[in-house]
Amino acid sequence: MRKLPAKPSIVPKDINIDVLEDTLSFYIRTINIAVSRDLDERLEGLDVAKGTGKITTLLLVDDYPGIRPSVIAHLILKDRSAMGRLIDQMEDHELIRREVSPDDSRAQELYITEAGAALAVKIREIVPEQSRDFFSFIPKDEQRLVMDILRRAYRRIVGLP
Amino acid sequence: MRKLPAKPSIVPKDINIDVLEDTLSFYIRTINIAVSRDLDERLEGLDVAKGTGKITTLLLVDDYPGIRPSVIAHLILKDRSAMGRLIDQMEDHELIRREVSPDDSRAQELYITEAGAALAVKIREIVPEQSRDFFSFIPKDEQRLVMDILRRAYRRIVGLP
DNA sequence: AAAAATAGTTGCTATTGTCCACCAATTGCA
DNA sequence: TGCAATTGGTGGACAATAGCAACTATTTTT
Repeated sequence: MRKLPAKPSIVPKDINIDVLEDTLSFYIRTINIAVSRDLDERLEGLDVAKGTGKITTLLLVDDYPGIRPSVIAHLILKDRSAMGRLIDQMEDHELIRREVSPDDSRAQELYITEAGAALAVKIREIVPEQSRDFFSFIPKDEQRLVMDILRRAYRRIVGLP
Repeated sequence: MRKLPAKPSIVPKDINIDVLEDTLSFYIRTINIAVSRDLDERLEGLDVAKGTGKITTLLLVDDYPGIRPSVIAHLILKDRSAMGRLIDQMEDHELIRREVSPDDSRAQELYITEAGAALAVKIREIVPEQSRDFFSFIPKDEQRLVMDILRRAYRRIVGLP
């Protein structure tokens, strides 16, 4: 674990961050940094740490055998080249494997490996737990509330119904 | 503006993202990508685009003349070296300027320049507006609700009261 | 007076993101 | 049918960031 406020207080007690105080994007952007760091620590050594996308990819491939890279790319907001490199990595780690689609030989189909499936099991435990822990000081009902709203935001962004 | 769902639908209509569906950190991390991109576009050419921290730094230096780099670093979750480089940039752009603190000659004090102050004026307009626009499909009251909760999260993370 | 802590700088490495051009396959259309 | 446009994926180049660790200089502690 990383200690967040290491010292009693490095910050003047009364600081005010101007208009950012009422700017949702500021909080999203800043909390993102903290939560991502914390997550990375929990995933240390797990082949799926660092950067967004590997976790989602792993779970999607596990749930939807034969899913296309470009579908995942869209859901994790990456372009095709970034997605390709991400798959390279995961293939190197033998978490997933590519096949050329029989339907459309431009396209690929992704499949989980044994190692990948095993990792997915762990991930399904660790990741939600990390989120719960990290935000544990927020009451459960408020967490749910925020999540319901942000879920709608996410689905809208990626064009899910 | 970047078109988000360029096509009618690249994604199968019924996809489900497994446990991430109920994982707050997933939404924070993913929405962060989208909102940050969108913000970058709005700030294009403004010396303060790309990456977290410049905006907060500019506003804080404007509001708290003489503020220390390490105080800001703490508030934007960067380490001192990252903060230093960020100040380098902003100094190159002549947005702020450093002085050695008379009290403690290890430390620095940051001051806004004219250009910096002018930019701060623009920023105070653009940034909150971008956030409102980006999340405009979320009803105002819900936005406020999420913000109040995330504000508490942020303050807790950085150790503000 | 020596040791420990603090503020900031510098260098290095690894990783990412972005952009662009490219190839192959498929689809649309005339 | 046949050509043009679109789509899925690859690869290269480049810039930007983050994360470390080591280092200097200056307080602060004891």
